[in-house]
Amino acid sequence: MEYLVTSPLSRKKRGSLIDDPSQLVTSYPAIPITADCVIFGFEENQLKILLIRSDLAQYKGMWSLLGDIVYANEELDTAAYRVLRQRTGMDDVFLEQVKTFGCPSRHPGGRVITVAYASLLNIQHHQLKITDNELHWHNIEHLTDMAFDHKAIVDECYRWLQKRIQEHPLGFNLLPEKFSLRELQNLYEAILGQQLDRRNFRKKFFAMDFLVDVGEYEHDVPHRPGKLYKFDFQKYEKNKRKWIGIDF
Amino acid sequence: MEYLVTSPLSRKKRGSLIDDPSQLVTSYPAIPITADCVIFGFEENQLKILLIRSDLAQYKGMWSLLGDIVYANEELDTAAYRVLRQRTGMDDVFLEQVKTFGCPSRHPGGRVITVAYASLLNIQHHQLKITDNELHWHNIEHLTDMAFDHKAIVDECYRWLQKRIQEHPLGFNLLPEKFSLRELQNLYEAILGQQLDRRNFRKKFFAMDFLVDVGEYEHDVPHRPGKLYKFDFQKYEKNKRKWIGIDF
DNA sequence: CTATATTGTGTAAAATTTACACATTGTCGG
DNA sequence: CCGACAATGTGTAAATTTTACACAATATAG
Repeated sequence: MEYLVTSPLSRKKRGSLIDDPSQLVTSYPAIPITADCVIFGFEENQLKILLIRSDLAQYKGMWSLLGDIVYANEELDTAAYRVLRQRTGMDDVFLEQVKTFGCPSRHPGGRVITVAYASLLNIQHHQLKITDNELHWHNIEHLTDMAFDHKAIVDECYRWLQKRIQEHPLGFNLLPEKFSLRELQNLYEAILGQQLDRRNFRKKFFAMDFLVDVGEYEHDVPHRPGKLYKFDFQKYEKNKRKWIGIDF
Repeated sequence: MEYLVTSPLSRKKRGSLIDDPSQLVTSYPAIPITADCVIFGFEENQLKILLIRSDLAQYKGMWSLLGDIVYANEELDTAAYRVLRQRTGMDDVFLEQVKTFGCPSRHPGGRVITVAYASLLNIQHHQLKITDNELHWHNIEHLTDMAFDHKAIVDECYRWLQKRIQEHPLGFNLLPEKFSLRELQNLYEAILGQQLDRRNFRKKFFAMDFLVDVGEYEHDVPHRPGKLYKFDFQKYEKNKRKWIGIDF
């Protein structure tokens, strides 16, 4: 079997057991790994992602995801979280692994594999550190000229978000603690890219029974102010099994 | 910013552009990457996965996923596909990346990151090469004593399959080309772990309109033989947009 | 105080999902 | 050959969910 000859994993006598696995592992070809974060935010009724200017001359002027190398003894999730914290100054941010991109030519400096993470945060709550490389929020609609394969990564994470938000109430991570139903609907419309019926939207979310009326109203709107709600995670956990998803 | 000091990605003058990215990449810590395959099959109305005995003395007697190192210039998908081909002798096998596992201590020989793939194949169509390390099909219910973090990987891929099979008609990859509706239902019941109503099941699949009656019947069953159908991929592609998923 | 904009609410029709029973057709055993 | 058995194949009524849709209430702006 070719496998047994060419693979370092099997460079051993057939049938025998390996006593020293570290010898094996050090013989493996190793590849640098990075964690790249697609950080979603929501502002002015638009879905945004946080980008920075690429610092490679080759990609001069192009936008890049926030990412960093995974340290030798660091968890993948930890590396992604570190990137987030460093750039946004925020803790307790929603973060989830989406997909790993490993095309050998994706990085011009040599092979680098990246594990893509998606993150959802409330733009109001964090302090942008725009001193470095023009860290900025970008509307997800008009992304172009991205460095590396970052456009493909963003696309993948955006599809992931569209799907994920219909199965779990993740959207609340993008909103302030207190929000009106209109804001919630705007969020869903922005993410899904479609208009939703207002009455049915409200009915659906009230039926899911994890919104609690905080007894306050919107301010500074040029019309009748709406009630404010917050997301009750405990209620959600309790009723979780009752619903599989949100359909629009 | 600590980031700028500690990260090799940023070990450069602030604001300047990097002309030679390969210098940068070679300075990164590198980690061996493997591709591990959770290969699903279906036989005797049970969902199975293909496992081999671990060849590490430390995991003596335990079962391990099929996997191999990712070569220096190899696509991740290609590496996974190579593992599949080598072990099953099959081409044209359904394969999809599921998740990357990167716990620093997951491999006793040192850090190895693995990209987990799920694969669906028709057990009848392939030739087991059981000469090596007792390659065998295992019922997914009774998995225990797995090497590394492979049990966690299997669990993740199993959940992935349960979800995925309700959104896309992947199940057909696990069946022979011609199958009865009873076999199809048995498959869904085995994967989802629940009983389904026979009449509603049939109704649902006929309504989706990608099954074609091949005009043949089952053989060697001790009762009235059922009609055989095949999955018409073209019909599926044509009507794809009409349905978002399969609900039970 | 009037015009305007948006909130808040209910219902009827349509579509989908569920629960459920019986005649048909083959095999098997005597 | 015949009866018992075991599964296939099929339709419908009830329940539930989804959709479409309109008007009164309440705040602001001028």
